[in-house]
Amino acid sequence: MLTDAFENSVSRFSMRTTPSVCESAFTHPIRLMATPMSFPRNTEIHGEGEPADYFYEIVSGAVRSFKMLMDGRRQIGAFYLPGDLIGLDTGEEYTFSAEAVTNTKVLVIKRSAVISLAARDSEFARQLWTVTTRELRRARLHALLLFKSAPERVAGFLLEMSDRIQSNDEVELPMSRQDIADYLGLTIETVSRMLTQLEKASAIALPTSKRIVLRNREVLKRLVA
Amino acid sequence: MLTDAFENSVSRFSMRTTPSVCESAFTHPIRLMATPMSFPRNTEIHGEGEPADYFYEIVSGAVRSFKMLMDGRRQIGAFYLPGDLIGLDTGEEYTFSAEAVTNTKVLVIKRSAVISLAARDSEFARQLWTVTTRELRRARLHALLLFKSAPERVAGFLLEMSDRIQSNDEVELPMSRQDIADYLGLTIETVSRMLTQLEKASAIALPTSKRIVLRNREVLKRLVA
DNA sequence: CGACCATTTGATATGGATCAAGCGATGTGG
DNA sequence: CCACATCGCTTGATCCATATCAAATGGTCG
Repeated sequence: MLTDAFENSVSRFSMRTTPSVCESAFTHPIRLMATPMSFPRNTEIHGEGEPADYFYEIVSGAVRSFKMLMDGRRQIGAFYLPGDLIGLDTGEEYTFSAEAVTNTKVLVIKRSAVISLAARDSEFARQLWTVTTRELRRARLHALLLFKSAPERVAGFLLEMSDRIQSNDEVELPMSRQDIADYLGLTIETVSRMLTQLEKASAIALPTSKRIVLRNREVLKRLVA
Repeated sequence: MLTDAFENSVSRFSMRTTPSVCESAFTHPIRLMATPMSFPRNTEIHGEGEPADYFYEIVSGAVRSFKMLMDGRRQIGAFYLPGDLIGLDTGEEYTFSAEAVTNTKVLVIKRSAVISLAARDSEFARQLWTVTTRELRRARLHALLLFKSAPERVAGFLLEMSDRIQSNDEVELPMSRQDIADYLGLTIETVSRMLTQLEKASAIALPTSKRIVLRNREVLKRLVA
């Protein structure tokens, strides 16, 4: 059940994003087979190693998928935003855990239903393949970021998020510094330092810690090389 | 044209790998639409930014896909071995360049032919999606490696290669130390040091610089956590 | 045998981690 | 409405893993 606060925060967030970003992954009637569901901030959507019976399409909010290592390190493999589909990188079992970063609404869709629809409907199959290759390109981009220096990683992250959240040069990040750090393979201290460094170089402004204004995309792009 | 030396090296390599690894990505008659082609060591298969008109299925040899940064750094995004399909992470244009690591034979397949076959043949479409999700899982695994320390990356790399080349605990690496370094985001010196360190810990043996014997997989697995 | 290139080994430098405060929002109880 | 506790973020000081620079070794091909 949703609290009022949740509803408010979700609708506020949704209104900030442009319609195009919120579009479904599919135009096909897969939504008829989908169950809407809500996950409060920081709750688990699925665990690593569980049978991968469902896809989740993000309607609003944000999700992190991650692995915990024995020594306590956490590696975030991806963030999912409205329109994205969770569970594509999956065989029999989920290879990552997934948690809501903010209060999040999803459509839960049976994997088996998707697969059997794809078998019957070639246009749907094509769409499924297209979103999978897009996910693959994103994963490759993420890997490339991890080759780079700390300032480059942070600049690349900001550009990625501003592309995906799409709101003219002002981005409201849904995730904490710790989330960013675990996605970029850095510490929160380093992420913070790089942000202030970018601010001093007037590449960005930080009206609040989660709201980021991209003042000079060229500087950021030059950094990511 | 193939030199004798090339033929020899290819067949030697092929005999070392088990049949299962050399199987085609597809069981379907896509091969009928494919053109066999050979690329000598270190030649370009396709360049970044070129129109992505073809898939390439590796028959024998090995391929690296990579990006060059302005400052001369090279980032290897993936290695492709027999049975793998190149070009899945691609929209209109190739997002990476691809070069033969060793003399390599491929099947060249028109993208348009694959896409139209997938539209007509749902079993083929399913196979195409399956190889794409496998590629996605590999890309995620690669990203995870890049979070880790140098010894962990090298250990993880050796385990990945021994999985993919499959030959009981003795692996003939097709790629140079520089290739490994550019895949792991390390320098050749560090890769070399980590290998000698693993050798001293009797986790591996190095009969020659490219041939690696996995003496103790447990030590390696413990490292990658 | 000798030249060349890849790899290993050694010495030093540095970017980011770690350790340690300080600061600023947000919320809570008095 | 304000003191104050809490939590997330920023800033500062030091340390360490890996890069960088430099040289030695080894393997391959003429």
